[in-house]
Amino acid sequence: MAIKRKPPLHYESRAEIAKALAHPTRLLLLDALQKSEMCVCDLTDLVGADQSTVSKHLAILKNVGLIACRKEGPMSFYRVTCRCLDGFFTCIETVLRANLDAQRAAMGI
Amino acid sequence: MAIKRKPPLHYESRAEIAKALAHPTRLLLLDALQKSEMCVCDLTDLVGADQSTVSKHLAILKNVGLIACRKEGPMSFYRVTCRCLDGFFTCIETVLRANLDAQRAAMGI
DNA sequence: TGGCCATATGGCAATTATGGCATATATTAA
DNA sequence: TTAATATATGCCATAATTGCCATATGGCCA
Repeated sequence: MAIKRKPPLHYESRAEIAKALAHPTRLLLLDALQKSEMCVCDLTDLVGADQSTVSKHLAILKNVGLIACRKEGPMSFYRVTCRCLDGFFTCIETVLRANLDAQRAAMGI
Repeated sequence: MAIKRKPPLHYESRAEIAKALAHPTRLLLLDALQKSEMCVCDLTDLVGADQSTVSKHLAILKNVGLIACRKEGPMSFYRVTCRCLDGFFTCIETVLRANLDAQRAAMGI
């Protein structure tokens, strides 16, 4: 049975944000930007990828509203816009730790 | 400049979990499973996709430790393993709401 | 204006994700 | 054992993501 249908719209928009979070480089960027506002050049050094690559990752984060941008002369300074990211990271950490514990338990340690 | 290098391992494993969360169908599944344990057949009806598709989404969530599975006869019952998902969903909702507000403000309402 | 710097964007190839069909596996009932 | 049900997996075509190069854009200074 089970008629085929699309998931409700609010799951789509939620998934858009989760997708933006689902890349190691973007997690690194968010981590850095949570500490302080930074320009693309410094972020490029930090990440160690092509400047255009970093610029695109920043655009992805900006498009879902996780970060914002301020221009100063020829430079762009990015910053995190929401104070709720810790809740997200904490949840991830909790799951990772639980996985490690489960792994240890399975090995009988 | 900017030497090319890979992101640190902990960002990789964090991203794995975020990736599992980054799909509307999987968000729907988690939402349902947060309310109560459910079997694949009921989840298939709920999602409205092929049973194999649902089974694969469940496998993705299980592989990163977000859900677990209990077999009873020929059926598999899945459940959420961590209590921290609300923190994640709340953060997403916060960002979505901020986006709406910003959109309204931009239109001068 | 011309040249230089910082950033953004277009295009492309390679990789990865997705979803359904067909099929395999496992459990239970007749 | 055979049949039926529930779930998982292999396969494949399509779509989305990623990263780099080349290039465009915009600001600043001589």
